[in-house]
Amino acid sequence: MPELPEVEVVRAGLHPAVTGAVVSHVAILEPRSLRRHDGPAEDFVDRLTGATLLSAVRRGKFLWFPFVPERVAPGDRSLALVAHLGMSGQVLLRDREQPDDRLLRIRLDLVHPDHGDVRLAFVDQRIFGSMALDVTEPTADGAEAGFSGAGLLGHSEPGDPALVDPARVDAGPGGPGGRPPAWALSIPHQVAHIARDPLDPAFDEALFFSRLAARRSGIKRALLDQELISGIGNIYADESLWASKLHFDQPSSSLSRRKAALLLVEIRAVLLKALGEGGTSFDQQYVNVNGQSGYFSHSLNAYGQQGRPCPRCGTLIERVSFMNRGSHFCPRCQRLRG
DNA sequence: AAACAGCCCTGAGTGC
DNA sequence: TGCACTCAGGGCTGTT
Repeated sequence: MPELPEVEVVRAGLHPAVTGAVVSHVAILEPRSLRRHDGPAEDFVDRLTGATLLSAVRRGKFLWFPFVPERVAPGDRSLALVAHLGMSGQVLLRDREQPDDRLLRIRLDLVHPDHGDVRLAFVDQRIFGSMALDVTEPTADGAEAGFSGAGLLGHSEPGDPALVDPARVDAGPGGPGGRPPAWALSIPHQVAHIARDPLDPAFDEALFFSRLAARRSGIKRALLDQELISGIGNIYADESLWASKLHFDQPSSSLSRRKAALLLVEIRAVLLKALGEGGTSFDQQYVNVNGQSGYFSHSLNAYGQQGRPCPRCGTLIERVSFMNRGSHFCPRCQRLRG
């Protein structure tokens, strides 16, 4: 269930290892993990082998690595390696000497000028995740396509309260006042339709509120729509709605502007807190690039808490099926209104 | 255009 | 011990 905080932890962990690294070898152990790649596995291998990775970038739950191929012809379009973790995907940093992980699907061997050899292992139990090569295009609003550089985690340690201070957000690839490189202003074609996430400095709040007001469907459905607001999955939708005292099926259009603004504040707070705790792990489904679990599962108020007392009022949390997913909520705090 | 059902996918967990 | 069954849900496609 990697959502924004989990994907950001992975991205931040990969960034120093991949930036400036050259891909020396690519192995596809499971072709279905290339479902989003437009072309055969051989094409993926050929174009990526010898390439130099420029950065690790994230928007919502999508991760990508802009790269320069080994051979570049004039007029070639810029490319990126796109990764989505789906439900159970992991990207792990391994030594080449280590035996393969059991559910390894794709393996990239990298040579880094400073860090030496490193192996990037794409592990995915359910094969809902994928990797692909894709052309990039300029962002529609001209702003940076997503988070790169040190990003949200900055130089802090997990648990550092400074993590929840947006003023500490890293200035990005160009540095303070610097002009971002071309790759930072470009987004892979298959990610271009994804909305900016709520931690993105270029997130358009006014657009979010107006689109929310135009929808008659339930608020949870809206929060899970990655074309409206990205990065939120089932866990953080339930947590944000609990924090906002909103019922999952409350029509989006029924929210006042003030209530919608409060919801956005809670969404950001939940995401930042989870980020500071290294993400949400239940078992081995989500781990960082070193295989370590996050701690946010200890901070959950609603998700997976059915049968336990609501931390706010003591009423037992309920779980119902909604949109083919579990929805967890407090029947007293989160009443359907209007 | 928006809403929504259906599909993909398999290891872990459970009950017998 | 082993078998059948259930569960988890993000993103995309197609239909209404």
